[in-house]
Amino acid sequence: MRYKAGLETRDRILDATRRLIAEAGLEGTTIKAICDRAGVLPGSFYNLFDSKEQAIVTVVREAIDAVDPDPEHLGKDTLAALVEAYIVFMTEQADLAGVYIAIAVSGTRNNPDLRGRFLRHHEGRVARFAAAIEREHPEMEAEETTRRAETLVSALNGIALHRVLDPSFDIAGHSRALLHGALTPL
Amino acid sequence: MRYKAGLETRDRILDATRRLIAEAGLEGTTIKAICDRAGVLPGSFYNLFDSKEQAIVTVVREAIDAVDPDPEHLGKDTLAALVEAYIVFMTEQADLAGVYIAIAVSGTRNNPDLRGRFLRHHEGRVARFAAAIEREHPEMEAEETTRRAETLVSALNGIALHRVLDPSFDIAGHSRALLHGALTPL
DNA sequence: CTCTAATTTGAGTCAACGCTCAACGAATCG
DNA sequence: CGATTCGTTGAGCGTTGACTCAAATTAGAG
Repeated sequence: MRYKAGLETRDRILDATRRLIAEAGLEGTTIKAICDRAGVLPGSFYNLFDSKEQAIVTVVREAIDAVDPDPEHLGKDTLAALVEAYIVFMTEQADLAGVYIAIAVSGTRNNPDLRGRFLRHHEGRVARFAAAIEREHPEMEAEETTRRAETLVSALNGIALHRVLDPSFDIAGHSRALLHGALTPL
Repeated sequence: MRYKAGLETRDRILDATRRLIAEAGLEGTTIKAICDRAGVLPGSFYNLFDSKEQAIVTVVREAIDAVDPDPEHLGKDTLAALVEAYIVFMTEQADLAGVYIAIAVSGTRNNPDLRGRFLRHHEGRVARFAAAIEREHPEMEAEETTRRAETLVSALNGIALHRVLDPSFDIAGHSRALLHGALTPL
């Protein structure tokens, strides 16, 4: 393989970026910090990426893609399965989950690109949750399913956010509690 | 009044800081930006504050204090009243609410002082919510009341967080939905 | 082994940050 | 009306951020 070294360096940089955003947030993610972790100097970074932004967006896209479970079930997943998938994402892909929360939170304020990306993703996610609710409660008004989906998705993000403050926070238990509450009749 | 001018300048600076954190987050809050808004030059800022940090902490303390409603009801507030108080805070003190979310989110990552402050506040808040639940459901185990309080408080923060992305988000409606779910029997 | 393309290097540029300070202007006192 | 205290000014310091590039190094192809 001709360009093996370069591709490996690229992977090391992306890996460093991922862990750094998860640990220190977007503001703590400087070129120097990324390069230190990746064992590389700034010059190498700029041989492989046009800008710091580009590396960050690459990692952010990974994170957003990883939140939504296999689209193979699209159109037939249950609400419980969607919540479980989020729990799995949060617990088993901790770095990507950290990236996800970091952008949900601070990345969208001053960065129109990230903001747009996240909002589009969020809308799709709410729609998927709403469709699952509708399947399980066909008697419910469409408007009401969307409302409940919005509440649930935002609340789940609140749970995930709290784990940044308290790493021992029981994401799974609290997420399931929200699921339970979300299906309560009026 | 001898020091009137100085105190007024101080207020203008704090006001600018408050609005700026709410709009641009902690990272967007630079000395220059604060001073521009306050109609003041950096020199004046540093006659009134030891550091940028000090102005920020002052505003953060305001925000944290404003979240919890009058301690006069402490020991007898209902869960519904606590949730309504949060709704009022979010809708009627938008700037302080913005500050609150900004620190809950990014301020606690790299700033041990803010982190400690926020965690202590959060614990007290959960305890107050748990006490309210216990009063309304005396049959419930203490552990369970705390769990439900944790779920509810974190979920409410998730709702508030989402308003940063979507200013038209119906905080009141979604918060009340969470309250409803939080009291559902197992 | 040689040559060349791929890769790494790190000193250096420029802008923006937090912060300082000596000098100037405006009140308030006896 | 001086004298003194309070307040503002803005150029400028040191540091750190993102980013550049000519030169050195490495490694695969012939």
